[in-house]
Amino acid sequence: MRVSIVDVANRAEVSISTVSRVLNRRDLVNAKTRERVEAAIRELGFRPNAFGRGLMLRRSEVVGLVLPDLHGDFYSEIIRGADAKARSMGYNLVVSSAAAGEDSHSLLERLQNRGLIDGVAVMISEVTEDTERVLSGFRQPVVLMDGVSPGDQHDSVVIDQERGVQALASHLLGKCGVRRVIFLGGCDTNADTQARLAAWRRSLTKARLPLVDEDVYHLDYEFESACRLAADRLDDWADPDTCVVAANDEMAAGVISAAHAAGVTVPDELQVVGFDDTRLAKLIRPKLTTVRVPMWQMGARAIELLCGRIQDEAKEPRRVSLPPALVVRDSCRANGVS
Amino acid sequence: MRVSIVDVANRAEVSISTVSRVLNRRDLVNAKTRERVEAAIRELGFRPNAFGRGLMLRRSEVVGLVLPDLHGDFYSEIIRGADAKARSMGYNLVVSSAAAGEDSHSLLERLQNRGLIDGVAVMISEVTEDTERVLSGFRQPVVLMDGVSPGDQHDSVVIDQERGVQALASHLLGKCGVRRVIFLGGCDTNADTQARLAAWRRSLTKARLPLVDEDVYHLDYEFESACRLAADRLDDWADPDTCVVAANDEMAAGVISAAHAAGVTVPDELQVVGFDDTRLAKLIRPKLTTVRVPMWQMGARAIELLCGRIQDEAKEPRRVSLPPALVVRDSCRANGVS
DNA sequence: ACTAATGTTGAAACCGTTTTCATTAGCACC
DNA sequence: GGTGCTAATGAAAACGGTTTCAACATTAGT
Repeated sequence: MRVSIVDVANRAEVSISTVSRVLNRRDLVNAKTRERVEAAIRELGFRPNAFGRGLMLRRSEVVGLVLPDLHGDFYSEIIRGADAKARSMGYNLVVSSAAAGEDSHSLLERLQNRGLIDGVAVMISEVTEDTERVLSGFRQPVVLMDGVSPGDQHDSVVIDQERGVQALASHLLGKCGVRRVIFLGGCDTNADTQARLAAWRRSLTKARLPLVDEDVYHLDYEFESACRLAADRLDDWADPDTCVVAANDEMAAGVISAAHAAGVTVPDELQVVGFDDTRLAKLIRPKLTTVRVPMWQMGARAIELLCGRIQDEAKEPRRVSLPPALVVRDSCRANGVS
Repeated sequence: MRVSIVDVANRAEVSISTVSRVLNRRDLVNAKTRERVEAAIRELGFRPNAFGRGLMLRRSEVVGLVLPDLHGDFYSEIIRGADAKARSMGYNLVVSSAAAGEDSHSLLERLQNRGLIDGVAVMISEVTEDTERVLSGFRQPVVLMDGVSPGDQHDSVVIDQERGVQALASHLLGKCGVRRVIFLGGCDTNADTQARLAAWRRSLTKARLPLVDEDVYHLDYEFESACRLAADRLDDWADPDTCVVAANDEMAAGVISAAHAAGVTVPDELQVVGFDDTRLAKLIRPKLTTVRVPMWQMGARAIELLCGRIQDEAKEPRRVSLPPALVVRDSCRANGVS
């Protein structure tokens, strides 16, 4: 048998208004009355119903997080950050992935969920022409994470790719004596890949080592495909002054695995670096030199922005930029020519 | 300006009852009227409000998933399965972790969330005395996943640990010539660890190779601690007929890493197996022999049970048992004495 | 003692749906 | 032409809260 605010009111011999006030504006009710009401609430185990509440308040205290996928370290770390922050701000977090064969439009619509959700943080990694249309279809606050940033209409938290690549490039070119870079990206519609590739082109051109098209590969972020490609190209690549730059750690791990199988030692005969600093980077041998992307932070900041906007609709779009950090490990040479 | 069912009714020149019927029981309304209403809905961009709806229907079509943690492959795979199934059954999934320093009681209470959630699938890996109390505090359907199973009051989906361990044991003892097993578990309050250890004791006793207490270690499921322990004990362990049996893949990877650093080759001088078959198992060298736990399935089945129960309260508790599968790779010897 | 301000409470409106129940119209049947 | 059905619709009552507004009691100020 469900217990409603009426039951509490009866038991405490007050009106429902008073019960409601005890719940929301304690200071407005006399101390002795309040005690009676609180006792009744306790004894009956009353919990205010979210629907009745939401109907009046027009908010649910639930926020959504939409990711391209839920697979792997990368995303779980974002979820952790988002979850922690949401909780600390008194919200619940609904997570959903845009993958799973459903087109993102219907997913977002479904999530928007007739007002059940107060706002959404979205990460879209593939650039498509209707991204903007989908986003503008939202009636509630939206925060964009990383990837795409169509216009400046939304709050967003992005990774400062340029800075990460620069740190990596100056390390490789300066300390590791790298003279040739092989770039392994994801699909060429992927926003991260685009940003990183562009940043590499700039960095290398500045160092008078332009990245030639033959050394740019578009794969799929997977271990296996990087492994296969590397096995095939290793004869060409293997050189102490060459570095394979992968757009994520998994592909870097794939290259290292292929090199290992072919008897090419890393980093002495070929250098490799990754991107993201996932858990994997520390687990393979040699440990991976990579760039730490603050995923936890990204999730947390996105939710922070989102909840802020929910509470204060007026503010103009804010943009948070998160700096990645170079993590030097063992997959490229320590000091110049070894 | 929000558009409600009243606006639609006005525009279509019908009553709100009719609009509602078009939404829920199309067949009850005349074709011509229906068309008018549908046109109005389309033109106004009307979406039924979830609070009004939930208030009447007493359900939200949202289900919760509570995990001990969100970190790592293991959990993301469960989330994926749960999400996919929830979606296909017309539900939305709220994910939350019981970690993050909050005691699980208040989390579950909060998630139960005044009825905002129709039910919860819970995975509790640590056995504590108040587990049962917490679970019985629920007023809505609960499905238990893996780990703890207090009484038979709830639906549950478990991993058939016994079967997984048996498969592994018969492979190791039969094909790999293993004569001594070192067991690396998680914390000894962990339900999985308890189940696996007990299963190993039975399997080994049956083979007249009882597991001695000195060869049982309780760690924390982490790469690092397994790595440190192995580095310390490797002198004792290193033997072609010894196999380190870790309760998850990460610890197995830690042992392999330590062995590699100490110049002990796996599997020739020491055999190692993991458990779970996470992504990591394929990425390290040698590739890990392990037991595939159907995590995606577990998430999916749990949600399936949950939604089933939500729709049909009456049924008596069901228990689904998922069989793990042996995955033979390169971290133990292929055929008897090599 | 009269007035104004303040503190405390309850009645009732409202939020946006679904659903029950009554009403009306159209139709077949005798 | 009345009677009994069915189909189509609308009015109104929930559902469980919050909030406005008015009422009343109390206190302070003069």
